[in-house]
Amino acid sequence: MNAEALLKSHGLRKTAGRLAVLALFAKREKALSHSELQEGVTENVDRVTLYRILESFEQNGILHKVPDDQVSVKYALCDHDHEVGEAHSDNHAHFKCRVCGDTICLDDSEIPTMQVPEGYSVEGSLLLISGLCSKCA
Amino acid sequence: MNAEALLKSHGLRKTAGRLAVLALFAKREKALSHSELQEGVTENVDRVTLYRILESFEQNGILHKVPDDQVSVKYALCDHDHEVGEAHSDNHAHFKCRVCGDTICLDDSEIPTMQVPEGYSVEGSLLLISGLCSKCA
DNA sequence: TTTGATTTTGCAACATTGTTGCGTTTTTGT
DNA sequence: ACAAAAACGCAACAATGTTGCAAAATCAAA
Ligand SMILES: [Mn+2]
Ligand SMILES: [Mn+2]
Ligand SMILES: [Zn+2]
Ligand SMILES: [Zn+2]
Repeated sequence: MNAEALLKSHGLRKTAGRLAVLALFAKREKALSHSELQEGVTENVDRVTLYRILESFEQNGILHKVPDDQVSVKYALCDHDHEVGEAHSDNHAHFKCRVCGDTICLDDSEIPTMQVPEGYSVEGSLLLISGLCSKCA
Repeated sequence: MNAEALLKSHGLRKTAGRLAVLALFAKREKALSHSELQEGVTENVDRVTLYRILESFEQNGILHKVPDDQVSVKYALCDHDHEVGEAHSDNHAHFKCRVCGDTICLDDSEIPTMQVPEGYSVEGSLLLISGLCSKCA
């Protein structure tokens, strides 16, 4: 399905910005950040417009957001001692309530090992479960 | 282990800001964001200083970062059709290379179901694996 | 208890990311 | 060609995080 038809099938108008975004996704075959798109796109697209293009694509299921690490806006006390220095991975999952926003450690959990492509190596993982806590249920 | 001893055991000096941060973590028993700490802490701590307190605590294994959702800095093309509207969860894991930063979808993967506390309900989950890609290995 | 090296702080300045409002332009079907 | 709807560009703002530097506080040794 080419870019034009894709837009039409979702009732989205054909604009230079949208075509440029789709073209870039077609060329680079990986997840792209807003800034990567901003730089990589041939057209001069306004920064805000680009956000809105991505928003419209997401609402129409053309693309989806991908979590990025180094994002951590929250902190929790470690429940055991750690070596000073290197990132003590704390290999457990976390739960965040959609309503109250509280985030707790699932200390007893263990993030399962996942299969990665040939030649890739795993150093860490991050599992965030979202839903309702007992208070907000 | 009380707050003073904790600081001393890591060679961190005892300051009003650090004690206030530890006190708040002791009172609220959950993960806290920088802004939550900023507001909740009794002492008047400079915003930058608070960042540095958290940094020092993290380096010493006193606390650890917790991933937060609504973070999505990247976007990927959906590999199948989605309904317009509600968050098509795309229940697969993602891999991000530590060196080149490339993020790919592990489309074939499925995020395992995790056990959550009594009364909690799961709506979605987010699994980000980090490591080295074959190009950067 | 004074001193002095070291750590920590506060402040200013800046960068990045994301959002909202609004007037203008572009797209598309008629 | 026309008009309604959609999309855009721009300005302004907010939140989050970073860096440099001078002043202040801490701590241990004298
Ligand atoms: Mn945790
Ligand atoms: Mn994906
Ligand atoms: Zn809740
Ligand atoms: Zn790589």
